[in-house]
Amino acid sequence: MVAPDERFTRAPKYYAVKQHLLELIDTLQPGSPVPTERLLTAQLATSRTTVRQALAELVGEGRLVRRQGSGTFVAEPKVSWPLQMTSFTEQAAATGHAATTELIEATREKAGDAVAERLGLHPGGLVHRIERLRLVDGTPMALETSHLSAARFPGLARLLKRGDSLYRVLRDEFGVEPVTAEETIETAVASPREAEYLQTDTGAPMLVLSRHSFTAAGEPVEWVQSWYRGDRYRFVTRLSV
Amino acid sequence: MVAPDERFTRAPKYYAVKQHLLELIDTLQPGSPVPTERLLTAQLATSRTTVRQALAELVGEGRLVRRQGSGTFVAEPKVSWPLQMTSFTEQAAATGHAATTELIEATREKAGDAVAERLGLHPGGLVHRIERLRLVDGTPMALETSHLSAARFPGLARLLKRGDSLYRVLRDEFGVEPVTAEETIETAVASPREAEYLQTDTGAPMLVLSRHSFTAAGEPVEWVQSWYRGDRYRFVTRLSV
DNA sequence: CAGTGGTCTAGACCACAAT
DNA sequence: TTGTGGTCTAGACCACTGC
Repeated sequence: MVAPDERFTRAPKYYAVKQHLLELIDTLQPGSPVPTERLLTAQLATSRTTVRQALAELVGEGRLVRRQGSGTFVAEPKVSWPLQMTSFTEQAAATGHAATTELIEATREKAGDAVAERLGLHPGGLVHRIERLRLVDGTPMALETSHLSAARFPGLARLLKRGDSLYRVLRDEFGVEPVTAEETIETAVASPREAEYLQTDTGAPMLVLSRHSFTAAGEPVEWVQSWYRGDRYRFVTRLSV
Repeated sequence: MVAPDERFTRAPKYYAVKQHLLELIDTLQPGSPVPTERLLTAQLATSRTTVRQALAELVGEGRLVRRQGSGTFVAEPKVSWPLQMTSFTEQAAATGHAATTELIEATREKAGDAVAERLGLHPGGLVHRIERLRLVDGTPMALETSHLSAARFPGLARLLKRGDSLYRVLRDEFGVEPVTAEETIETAVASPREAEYLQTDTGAPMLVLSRHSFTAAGEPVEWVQSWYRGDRYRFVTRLSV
């Protein structure tokens, strides 16, 4: 059989399913289960594919979480994260949370053209590539990849081995302090690798924050890209004229 | 028949299709067509559903655009949009673009609890609710919903009828100038209504910018939520210590 | 009109969690 | 073992585009 297509209906059927679920979610507490996919299929007289399309959007919006083998549940509300020049560790502490960092990889490699330009290096110059997982209260928050000039910060990788704050190492060991930055924020989609580190699904919507930071003298220090789960975090910033 | 499941393959099949398409996209110019869904299905020995899952992610990432009845094409690169206190009109002019605004709706209504609190009103106080479509060089960029106190800005709706800049009306008619703002940025999913105004698809990833602006005296002026297509725009901001 | 993407169905097998 | 979500298939009809 095929879609009923009620002739003058504009909204696709999965959207009606989604609205039905939104009403249900509003009556439930975070953590409560919603009906199983097969039950919704029967209740709403549709196919499982259609139900899953509606569920997928609600998961993407951070309204539901799926747990394979277990069920689908109402999600916790989003968490706000400030955009400031202060370090990750200080930011978390300021809001009363315990920040930790796991070093995933610290290597030296040849800079691609884009990275070389951002760091003011010749194409092919060596850079540190540092990949870290940021956790708040033990749950993964962001996956960060930093690039810094290898010539300017010799031995940096070794100094970071114990999960020290990058900004602290830069200040204490190299006397460098980034004071301004240009940030770009965009949406993206989680790859399997990112999804695994952040405990979410391939294809989940992400917020990608790219920071290009500079010293007071205007010298580029770092170029870092941080991937946040878009269903769990939102960014907050202050503007003035 | 069912998925082959090559036993030790971790990545889902649609992800391999996606990678295949990414390589193809890198060899093509924006605007070039990619193979049709049915052709990809045959070429990659899979089902159309699987091909469409891969295409959907690439569309969400802003790498491809679909045109019903026509085909699927390589997308234009994303456009950067600065986060500043200047008005939309000035921002566009500064980057050499022609900004226009369509007034969709301007009504007075009772404020919900959240809006009343943000504007410093008693619950149920009257507010202007102004919905506008922002266009740059004729293409829709953002769908904006502004809330302002009706008591403080009498007759505002009438003054905006000709598409004047809201900030100009506030300054010239009421002597009010917002100088600071708190902004939050998050991801969301387009509803059919938003999708129609922004000429995209229901379910497309969006960037939602909420701005809460204040006068120099710290009085709240406006609370506005702007929906941008996440596949087409990214936000840029400057930070300093 | 033929061909494109858009939606939906019914059903299969898989991986994982709870019992 | 049972039931959950995860992935995939094959095929249907629809809406729209362009010849």
